[in-house]
Formats: sequence, structure tokens, C-alpha cells
Amino acid sequence: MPELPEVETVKRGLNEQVKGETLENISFRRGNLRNKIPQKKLLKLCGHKIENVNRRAKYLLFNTSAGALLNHLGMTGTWRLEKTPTERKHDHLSLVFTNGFQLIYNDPRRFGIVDYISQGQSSPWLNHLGPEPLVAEVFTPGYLWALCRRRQTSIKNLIMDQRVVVGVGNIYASESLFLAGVRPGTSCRRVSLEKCQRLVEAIRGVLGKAIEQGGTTIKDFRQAGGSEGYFQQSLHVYGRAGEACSQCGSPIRLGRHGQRSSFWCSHCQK
DNA sequence: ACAGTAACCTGTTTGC
DNA sequence: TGCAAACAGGTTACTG
Repeated sequence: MPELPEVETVKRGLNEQVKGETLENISFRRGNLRNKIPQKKLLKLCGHKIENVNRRAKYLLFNTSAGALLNHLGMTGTWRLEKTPTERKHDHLSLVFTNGFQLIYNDPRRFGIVDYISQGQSSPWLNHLGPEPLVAEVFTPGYLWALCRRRQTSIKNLIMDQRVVVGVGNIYASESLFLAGVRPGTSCRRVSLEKCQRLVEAIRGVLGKAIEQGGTTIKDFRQAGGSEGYFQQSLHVYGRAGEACSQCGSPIRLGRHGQRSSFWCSHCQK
């Protein structure tokens, strides 16, 4: 479900909803998602305030002075805040706050992660992550170009590799490549420094705009509070196979790279 | 070491 | 209409 803009949107919503609130209890409906949920460790957070909710890559971190709850939404994870909770299918745990509200984690496909991080420590989940694309000092054209020299894969696979740069998933990979004028199947070895420059700018630009518009709602992504994102209106190629390219009118092509659908315009992207 | 594929799940859409 | 296959915003574990 969520790429960087969606996770960032969720993060901002959660800060409005639970920042400063004290955790009273955590109730668990099942013992595992993609990982085994360390229930006992997580219960150490009870009695402590959520200082803030941060984001690293596509991971959310609920920080307290007694450690943090780490969460990855996988494809279908959502948080919803309720005063009088109505149980829904696929509710897996809920954070109960002293103000009477509950923050409930729902995840049908259970590709999500819920883990505990001790105070001041890192987590194995965060170890191999590449730079944040929105931080210009760390995600530079030269950096990307150096990786293009070294690796042997398509440029789309490369920018979706979280070790290379975090936060770019299947939607924004296609969109960035369209904006940069590079076909997704191009071998990264054949991507010039100049193209890397355009690509870095495109990635940063598209992620930034998507955040401004509250993310992309294709199917079931919702902002905190339940409203949809609006960025889907701005998608140039993703999900538009057969439609006319907004720039040149050629039909948008559909193909697959690394088991994922790719969308591109053969005229605008070389 | 690296790249490509299967696997983890459920729900929805597509095609016969 | 019904059923089965294909597909979905992600990541890891395996294979060669």
C-alpha cells in the first residue's frame, strides 16, 4: 500500500492524534505479523507518553522515553483512532491511551511489522537502508550514478532497492522515470550522470508533491481521519496503460520488471 | 557477491 | 452468475 509519501502522511496524522498522549495498555489480537510481535517488550511502553511519531524510510517509530514501537505498514496496514472501538476483521493490536482513545492497527495481508526498539538503540529492520530521498545532501546524482556503474539491473529495480534509496515503491518509481525521460527497463549501466541528475530531481519532486497532496489513494490508502490522498489525480503513467500520454498522446505501455508492473511512454522515455 | 524468483497473506478484479 | 486465475502500494529467503 504505502510508499514514502503515504507513510509520511500517516506519520503527520498520527502526530496530530496521539503525540503527547500516555499509553495505558496494548491489547494484542494475534502474536505475529511478518515478524513475531514482542508483546512483553512492547508492554514496557505502557505508562509512557508518545513523545512523537517519526519516519525512517517506510517505517514508523512511535517514540517514548522507554523505547519505541516500530511499525511497517506492508501493503495493507492502517491505523485508525477510535473512542468506542468497533472490532473489524484483521484488527491485530490496539494502543490504548489514558484519554480513552484507542489506536487500532488493521492489516489484512499481514505483511506489516510491529516491533520494539529499546531506548537509544537501532533495529535490524533499519540497518541496510539507503539515504532518504528528500535529504538533498545524501541523495545526490553522483551517488546514484556511482551505484549505476556498480550494479547490474534495470534502473527501475535499482531505484526501488531500499539499500539504494528508501521510500520509492512501484508507483513513484514509474512516475519518476517518466518525469526523467528514462524507460524503466533500461540497464542502469546505460544511465548517464545527466540522467541520474534528472532522476534524482524527479524522485524528490514527485515524492514532495505527493506528500503535499496527502499521498496516493489507489485502493484503500487513507490519511489519518479517513480522507483519501489526492495524488492519484497527478499520476502520469501509473495505472494508465493504454491511455494517451499527457505529454505526447502516445499510448502508455505496460510491462513487468522484477515481478512488478511498470508503466511508461515509449515516445517520452528513451 | 549478485540478480532473479518464490514466498509470505487476503481481498478484489478480470476473464472464461 | 460462478469460478478460477491474476493481480495489488512491500520485503525477505532462497536459488543458481
